[in-house]
Amino acid sequence: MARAGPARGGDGEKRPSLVDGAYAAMKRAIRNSDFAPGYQASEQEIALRLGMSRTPVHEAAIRLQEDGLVRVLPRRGILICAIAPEDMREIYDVIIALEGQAAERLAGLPEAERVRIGAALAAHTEAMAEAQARGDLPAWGEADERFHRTLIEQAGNGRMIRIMQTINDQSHRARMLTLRLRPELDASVAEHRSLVAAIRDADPAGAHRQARQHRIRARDALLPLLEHFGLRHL
Amino acid sequence: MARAGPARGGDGEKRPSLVDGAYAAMKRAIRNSDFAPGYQASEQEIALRLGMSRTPVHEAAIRLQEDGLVRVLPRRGILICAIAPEDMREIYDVIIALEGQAAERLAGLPEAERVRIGAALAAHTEAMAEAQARGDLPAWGEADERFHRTLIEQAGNGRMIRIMQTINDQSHRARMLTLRLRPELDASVAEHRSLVAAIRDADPAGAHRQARQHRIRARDALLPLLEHFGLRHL
DNA sequence: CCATTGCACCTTGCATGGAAGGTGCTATGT
DNA sequence: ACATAGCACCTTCCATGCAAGGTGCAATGG
Repeated sequence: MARAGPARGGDGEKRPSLVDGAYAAMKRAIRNSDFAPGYQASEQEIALRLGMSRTPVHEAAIRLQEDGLVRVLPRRGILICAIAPEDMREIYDVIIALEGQAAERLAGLPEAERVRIGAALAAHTEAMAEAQARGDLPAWGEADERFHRTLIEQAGNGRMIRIMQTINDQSHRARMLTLRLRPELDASVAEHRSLVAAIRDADPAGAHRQARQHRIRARDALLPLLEHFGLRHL
Repeated sequence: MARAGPARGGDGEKRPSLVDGAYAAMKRAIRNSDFAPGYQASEQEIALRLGMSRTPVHEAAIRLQEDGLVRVLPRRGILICAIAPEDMREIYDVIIALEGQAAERLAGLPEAERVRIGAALAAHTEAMAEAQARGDLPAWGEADERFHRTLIEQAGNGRMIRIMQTINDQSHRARMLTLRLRPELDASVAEHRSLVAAIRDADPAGAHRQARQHRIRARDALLPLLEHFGLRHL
């Protein structure tokens, strides 16, 4: 009765298909800017590069379009989407709303959960502080990303996780670029600590407010920079 | 230089493709429960019914899967997704967060905009009151839907609009079912009026709070009903 | 020199066929 | 009677072919 091969978790088992491979490869290429925004690729060319036929590439392109990463122009090809400051405003507003909600929910959990999650969040925050002390910007960015990912994932709302994943994919390139020109790293660490404290103290309203304020400040610091530097499309 | 044919708005022009047709038809069928949740359809069968080949149906199914309406089971077919109470909780939490944000933004607009939007929202609210007086539940539901759609659309965040559209599609069937068993219709009208007042008064914090409270109350009234009636999957 | 028109090429949309994987029935052995 | 193995059928996955639509260049006329 035992099924051959390693046991896979739950019913999320999924065998690799060419479509999945094409989707992952194209997504990665967009994240790394191997496909720069504005670049217009042909499905044939991508299929050739990935060693498969046009069909799985086409289907992956549909998924990427649904994710807002590309636009499939009929009879013309796949256009890699650019991000404008206006898009960043939209994205931040969604983040502000959802992370506020997630933080509030976390602060309303039973104590054992709050302690466990608070510890994880605090660890990521301290990693940020250390990276900052070393002047290691990439490490700071990764720890920050882990903090916010944990915040959302632990709230236990699959739809929220999915939405945040999507807009993170959309704004990843922009974040990489802007990481370099943000002078407000210590403010982030302090705000993270306040947020963790509110969660640990079972203060939902406070956690909600802290999470929102953190993201609102980041938005208000970042958007003027984008405008000022004239980054019309990233 | 004038382009032949009727002018189409912006660059959103799109000619009808079989894929779009299949997508719309399948979505409609799911909304009307022509495809009941749990039903497992074959692409071949749907293609036959729609008078096209399997390819466009398959690609439409990918889009529907991305929308969370179906699951494409490899080598087995298309499964129409059901909605469980847990899903409704997730959906409500997203709505609470996003509508709160949208209402806050609306209340921060210049006066002319606030007046215009407030009038539209008030009109929908009064339509609800009238429908309720007539005992016309479907009309009440439609006016309520228009109210909330206006709230989101006028906030001018395309991503937010898209997210709300997606989860509205997911929960449409559930709303139709539960419309009948909610005793709290007048509370909704009163809360809508308070929210409109806050927007008109340029009170962002108040609008945020009113919008959240409205949805929180609805959630807390609805979820126990779902559990109690044992509606495990809608 | 500039505008316009025709054309060659390139691209995707969609149909279809072969191949591989999954399901449930049936026959078989204990 | 029950468990198991084999098998026939059904399903999607992917490759490929054909046709239609779009783009840019080149030739032509003013």
